[in-house]
Amino acid sequence: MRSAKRRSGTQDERVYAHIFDAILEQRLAPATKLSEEALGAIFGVSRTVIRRALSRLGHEGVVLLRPNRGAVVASPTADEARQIFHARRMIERAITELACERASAAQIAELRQCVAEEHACFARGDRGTGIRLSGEFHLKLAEVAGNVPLIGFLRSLISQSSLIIALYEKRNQAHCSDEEHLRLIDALEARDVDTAVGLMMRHMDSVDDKLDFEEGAPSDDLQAVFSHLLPSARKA
Amino acid sequence: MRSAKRRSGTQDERVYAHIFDAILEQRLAPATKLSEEALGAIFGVSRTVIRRALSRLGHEGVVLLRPNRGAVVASPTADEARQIFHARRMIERAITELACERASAAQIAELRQCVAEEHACFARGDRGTGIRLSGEFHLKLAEVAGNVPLIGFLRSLISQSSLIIALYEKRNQAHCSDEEHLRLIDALEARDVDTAVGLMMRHMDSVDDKLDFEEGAPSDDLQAVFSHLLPSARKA
DNA sequence: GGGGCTCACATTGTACACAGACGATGCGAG
DNA sequence: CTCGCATCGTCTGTGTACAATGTGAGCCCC
Repeated sequence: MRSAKRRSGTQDERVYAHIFDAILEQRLAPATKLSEEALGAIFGVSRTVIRRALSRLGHEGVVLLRPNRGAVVASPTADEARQIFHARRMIERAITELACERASAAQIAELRQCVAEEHACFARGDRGTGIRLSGEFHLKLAEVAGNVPLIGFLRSLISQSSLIIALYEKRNQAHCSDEEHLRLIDALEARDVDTAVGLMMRHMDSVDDKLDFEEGAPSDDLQAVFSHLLPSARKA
Repeated sequence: MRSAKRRSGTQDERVYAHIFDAILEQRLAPATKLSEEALGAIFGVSRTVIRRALSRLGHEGVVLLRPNRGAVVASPTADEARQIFHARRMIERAITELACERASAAQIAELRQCVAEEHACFARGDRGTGIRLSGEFHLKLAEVAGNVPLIGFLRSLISQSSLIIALYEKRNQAHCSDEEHLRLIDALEARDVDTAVGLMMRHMDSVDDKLDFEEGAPSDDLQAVFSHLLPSARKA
C-alpha cells in the first residue's frame, strides 16, 4: 500500500535499522525523546510499527521505555557503563576464542575488508559511519565465532557502548584504532588464541582509557537527525 | 475494570511471567503452538497484550515467531543447544567471579534459602517447580553479581536451557543437584574464586552429561521421531 | 510574592476492526 | 488410487479510534 515493500525486510526492520544506525552513528544523542507520533510521521508508518521498533530497542537496552511517559534514548550512568563494558569484555573474550578456532580464509578476508572500510571512513572524516563500522567489525567477528546467543548479546552491548562513548568520551580521539583490529586479525589467521584474546583485552582497555566519566551535552532535534532520509527511502 | 491486579505489575508483566514460568516448568512443551486469540481468552486480555508478551519471549529466544504463521515454543536443534550451553558457560563463569567478590552475608543466606526450597520441591516430587527454582538460583546468583546486562543474558539462556532439557534429557534424573549449588555457596562465602568457578564449570558439565544430543539417526519411524511434540500440550 | 492545587492538553496504553497471508480441505484429472 | 489445483476458513499483520495517564500552565490561597 505504501511504496514498494522491500522484500529484504518488512517496514518493521527498516524503521528499527534506521533508528539503530542513528544511535550507533551518534546522530541520536542520549536522552533524546523518541515520540511515537513524530517518528511515525518521519517514516510514514503508523504508531504500531514505531512501537514495535522502540520495544525491541528497549529490550536491547539502547532505548529507555518509561511507562506512560514515552521512550528516550538511553543515557547510561557511569556505573551502568562499567557494567556494560565488563559484560562486553567477557563476551568478546569468548567470541575471540571461538573465532580463532573457526575462522576460514574467506572470513578473514572479509574482516580485513571491513577494517579497510572503517579506516577509509575515519580517514575522510566520516566519524559517525566509522564508529558504526567499527562496531560492525566486532559483530562480524561474532558471526565468525558462530554462536548465535553470543552474537545477540554483543549486538546489544555494542549499541550501548556507542551511547557510552557518546556520553563519556574524553576528546575527539580515534576510537577503535584500526591498527588494533588488524593485529587481531593477524592473530586469528595464525590461530594463536592466547595472543588474540590478549589483543582483544588490550583493545577493550584502550577503549576504556579514552573515556572519562563526566557529563556530556545532549541535543534533541529529531527532525534534523533523520532529515537525510526524508526525500528518499534509503542511501546506499 | 479488569480484576484488581495492579500494583504487582501491569497485565503485560503478568501474561509474560505466566507463559515464561510455564515454559520453565516444562508445562509448555517445545513446538507447542501459541495462538494469540486462545491466549487472550485464557488471560482475559486482548491480543495486543499477548502479542507484546510473545514478542518479548521471541527476543529472549524461548519462542519462535514465524511471520504470518504464528508463534510456537522454540525447539532448539542439537547444534543450537550446544551454542546455548557454551554461551551459558561463559556467562556463568563471569557471574561466579563477580558474585564471589560481592556476595554479602544476607545474600548468601538468601541463596541458601533458595536452594532449600528447590530441594524441598524435588523431594516432594514437584519436578516442574523444582526446575524453575533451580533456574532462579542461578538468576539470584546473577543478581548478587550485580551486572545488569549479564543478568538479562543469563535469564534468556536459562529459559532456553529449560527447553533443551525438556528435549534432550536422557532420563528422569535429578537436574541441578542441590548439592552442587550448596558447595558453590560455600566457596562464595569463603571468597574462593578459583574453587567457585571450578565448581560452576563442573556443575555445567554435570548438566551437559545428563543430556543426549545423539538421536538424529535417520529413522523410518515417524511416530517415534516426532513423539515429543504430538499430544503433549500439557502434562502434569 | 511564592507555593500548592486544579484543570486542560498532549502523549501513551489498549482494544477493536479490517485486510492479507497461509494452511487445509474437497474436487477433478491422470 | 494418487496427485495437483482451487476455494474456503482461520489466523496474523496493520491501522485507527478511544481511554487513561502524566505534564504543564494558570489560578487561587497563604
